[in-house]
Amino acid sequence: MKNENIRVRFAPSPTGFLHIGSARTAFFNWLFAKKMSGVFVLRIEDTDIERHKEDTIDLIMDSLKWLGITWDEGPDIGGIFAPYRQSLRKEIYNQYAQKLIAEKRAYRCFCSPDKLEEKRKASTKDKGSDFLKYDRECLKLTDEDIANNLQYGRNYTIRLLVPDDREINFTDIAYGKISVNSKIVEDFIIIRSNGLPTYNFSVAIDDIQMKITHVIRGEDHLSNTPKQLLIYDALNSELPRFVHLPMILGSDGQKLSKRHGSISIEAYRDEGFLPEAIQNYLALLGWAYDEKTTIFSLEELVAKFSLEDINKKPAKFDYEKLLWLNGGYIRNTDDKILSKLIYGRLIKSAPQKNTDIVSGINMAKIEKIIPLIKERMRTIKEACELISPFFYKVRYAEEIKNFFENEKSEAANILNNTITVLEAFSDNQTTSITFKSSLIEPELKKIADKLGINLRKVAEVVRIALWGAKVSPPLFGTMEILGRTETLNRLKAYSENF
RNA sequence: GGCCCGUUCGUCUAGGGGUUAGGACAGCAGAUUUUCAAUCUGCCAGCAGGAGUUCGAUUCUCCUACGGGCUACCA
Repeated sequence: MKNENIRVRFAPSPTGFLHIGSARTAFFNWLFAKKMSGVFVLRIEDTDIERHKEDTIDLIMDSLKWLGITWDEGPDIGGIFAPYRQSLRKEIYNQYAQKLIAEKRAYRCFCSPDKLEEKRKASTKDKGSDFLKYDRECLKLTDEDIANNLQYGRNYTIRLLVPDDREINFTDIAYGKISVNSKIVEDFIIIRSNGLPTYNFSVAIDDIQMKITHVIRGEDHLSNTPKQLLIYDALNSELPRFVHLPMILGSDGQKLSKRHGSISIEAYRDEGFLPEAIQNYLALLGWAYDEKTTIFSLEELVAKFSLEDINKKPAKFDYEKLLWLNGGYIRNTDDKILSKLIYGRLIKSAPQKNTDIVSGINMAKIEKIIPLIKERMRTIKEACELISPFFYKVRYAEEIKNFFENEKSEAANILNNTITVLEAFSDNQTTSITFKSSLIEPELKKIADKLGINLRKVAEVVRIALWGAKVSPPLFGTMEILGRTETLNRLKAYSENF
């Protein structure tokens, strides 16, 4: 049962992918809606026709869905306050604007952008580099002037008439009491000359009209809030509660951008992060439940989340911690699900024609591999890299070829012993000496004992030969899955180095 | 420039007039181990600076510094 008394919204502008910071904002809104059994609205703020990119709307919605964020009202599913795209709500904004003009709370401005630019320049010269605001030239226009201008079809914008000297006060749930004097805000434009509203106007109108009760958004909007408050006031509307979320910054404290690595939710999905891990990590950016809990299930998050616990300090994005969290979530994920994810990625990245394939990429095999690597993967991508030699021929890098340069005879001896022992195994699963890890291990241990060395040393030589790398999944299990034939092929191929 | 906001280990944070300032990630060391991980144990590390209030400030107030945001016919 939805509680209509709690309505929140996430209002992205469709200019690109879903940014990690926007995702956090969306998620906090969603968490709050879930906790309160409220309504979560998705609204597209596409009033800037220049920057707007149509296909990013689907991109954003896909990312949200992948993250587990669903909405009760939105552009795709409609709702009682449809439409949910601002570009389709032009009439609504204009009605409000006309009302404000009629009540002398707003006025038409016929100044062209060029003219405004001149004014700004002139003003800068006069008063140094001080703050400059619109000089209200068009406020002085008589009704006759306006009628004339209108008749000539001159372009105009609509500006809000801002009170000269008034304290604007509001309480932000995270930031506390905030107070700004209206004298520092100019008569800002609410309707552009193309008839579309500007952000501060459309956001206020929509939040009023859609009966939004809690505005949860990034801290970059904190400074815009007084302007919106002025609109609420001009319209005599009830205020929502405001909650601003601290910014998410890059590791150097600068605004999160491409050079900090991945910043789109899409990218994290492609790298093989699980949505649960992203949710958990995002929740920890600007919010904390208590002094020790860091791992939360979604249910716990919904239950424990509270706007009052949101903090104000900007948070730096810590990729390492995300990796750690993701590893934890992977270990708790069902093998079948992991198999599918790995399978999907492997297939996607597989070269079209590849003569190096030693084994078809199939689910059954991947499912067998999972237990070997589950504890050592932090992302699906990492897993794929680690297990790639199961499917592709080993390519020995120079450093690996010459790995035993200084101990050639010992390495050759180990390898030859191993080959001899393994050849005694049967490929036939029904005989007693099947090629199983539990049976392979003691045999290699015997070799180690015989040569008076550590099993570790034996494993090192065999691993390099078998995997072409210093690191591999557990050796014996790897050999079992690879099979006797392929295992021996690789060992023999490598022994030719000596 | 003006206005708004912020500042606890490298990072995310808990705390809050008297605490050995707590946890987690990372780092380091050890245990375990066929590698790498995982796991466990231990270690390292912090209240931006200066005044004031107070018996006592990391906590309250002010100033400074630093950081961020807004100041568009962007959102």
